[in-house]
Amino acid sequence: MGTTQLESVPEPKYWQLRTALTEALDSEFSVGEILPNERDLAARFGVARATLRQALEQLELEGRLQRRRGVGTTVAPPRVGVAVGAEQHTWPGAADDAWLPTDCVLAPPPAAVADLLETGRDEPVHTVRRSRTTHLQPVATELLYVPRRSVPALPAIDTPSGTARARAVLRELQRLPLDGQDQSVELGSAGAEDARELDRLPGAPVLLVTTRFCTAGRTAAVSMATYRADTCRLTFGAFGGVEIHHDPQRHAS
Amino acid sequence: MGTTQLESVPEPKYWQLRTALTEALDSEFSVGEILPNERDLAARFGVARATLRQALEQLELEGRLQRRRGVGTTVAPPRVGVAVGAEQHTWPGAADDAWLPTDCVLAPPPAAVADLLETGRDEPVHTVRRSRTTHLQPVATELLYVPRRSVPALPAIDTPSGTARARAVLRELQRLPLDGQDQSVELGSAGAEDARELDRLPGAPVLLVTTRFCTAGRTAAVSMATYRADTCRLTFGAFGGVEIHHDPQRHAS
DNA sequence: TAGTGGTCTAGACCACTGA
DNA sequence: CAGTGGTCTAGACCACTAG
Repeated sequence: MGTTQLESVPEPKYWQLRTALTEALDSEFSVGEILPNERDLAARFGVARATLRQALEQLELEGRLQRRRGVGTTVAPPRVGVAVGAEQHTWPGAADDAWLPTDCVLAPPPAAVADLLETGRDEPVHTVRRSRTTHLQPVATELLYVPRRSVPALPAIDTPSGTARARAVLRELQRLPLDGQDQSVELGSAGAEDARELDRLPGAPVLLVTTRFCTAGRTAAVSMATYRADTCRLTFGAFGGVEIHHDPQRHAS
Repeated sequence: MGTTQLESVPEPKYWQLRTALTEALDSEFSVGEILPNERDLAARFGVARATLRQALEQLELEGRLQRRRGVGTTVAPPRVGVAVGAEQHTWPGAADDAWLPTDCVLAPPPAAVADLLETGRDEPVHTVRRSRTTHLQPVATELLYVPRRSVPALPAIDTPSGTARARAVLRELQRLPLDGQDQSVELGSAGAEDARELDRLPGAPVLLVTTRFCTAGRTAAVSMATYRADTCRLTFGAFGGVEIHHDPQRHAS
């Protein structure tokens, strides 16, 4: 026949379910609406609850659904675009940036960061914690590692830890010339701490953004930011706030 | 006591498992090594296979493990850095780029792309398919949408579809001045088609990179690329080939 | 053909939310 | 408190790979 060839390897049920639900979401539901509960949905589709959940997990990963324990499953709004790499590079903590510093300690960074900073593996560096929210929702947490040499004016241990010290480190950073920056993005999963701050469960998928700030040919600071993968679309360049509405799952059929 | 407070909400088993396995991977296994099979591992840890699999899925997501049906579970090499956004923007198809054009058709793009291109929703555009490999492994597939106005010299339908036409479109693109580009990255899941090309199962996590190429204030082309999230670290700027070895799961304990 | 990971089931219990 | 999603189990069968 002219139709598609007989599937010798039929698609798994959870995948068919995902497709069916995607179409239902596109046509019959609007943002914020509450779906029937998992047990009902499973019964309606004639599958086990675990199978249905596999499909829901996919859709949550794709940012189509939002599930909250004790509440229910709702249709998620389109992902928000969050700017992570501008055409014009700036130091973290610049006047207009979207981050809120919450804490700062002086401690040895992870080995990988120490290598990037070219500091000794046990050498303590300023570690600034920041968080970022959009539309009242937490979208990212960050650890910013600043070696002592980048902020020489800062007294070593006199300033108390905490928000005040975080601000002081960021303020000192602005004095340095910024030669350039480079970034990398990869998929990770939220640890217990980040998960709590991002209002997710441990293991939730996150986008890990590593930024290296360079001055005078050396790495002056390293930022490791953790963005909620379900709700965020990271933008680089002028894209900025532009809304794109495309299905993050391509070639559905 | 001075220790951590009693966990009124103990961590889930799969999470403890993940931690235990992570440590084992760090200390007792080397890249490429084969792990015991799932049934044995589950028995060894005294959990159901499904629970163990939940932990393995996490680790695969984080790029620590590689699982292949009929073969087994092996320790994955560190993620490869793939450059997706250079400091100096270039058109796709530039002499040195990492992509291999495979096909080209003239067809109406998805609505979202049509909006970006400012073409009518039913207006056909050149749609170039390309794929990208690193170290002999497929890492990404791409659909590049080029409106007719961007490559006016190209005969509309005379050139046959296929690789030759793809190359012709790319060649014509180079003639345009490139004013700038912007990109966005988000998490998605591989459709059946992409999954096959990327050698993954349907639903596998992918990083969706949307690039808009601008010339004369308009969008001259749009690229939608799908990268394997398990094996890739996307790099922007000079990071390029630099290897970073950090745990994509932060704050483990 | 033996052994692997992938899918699916039917059930249980738990943690959390909100009325 | 009832109802939700989150975790976990013990089992079955399937699809795939390699010897």
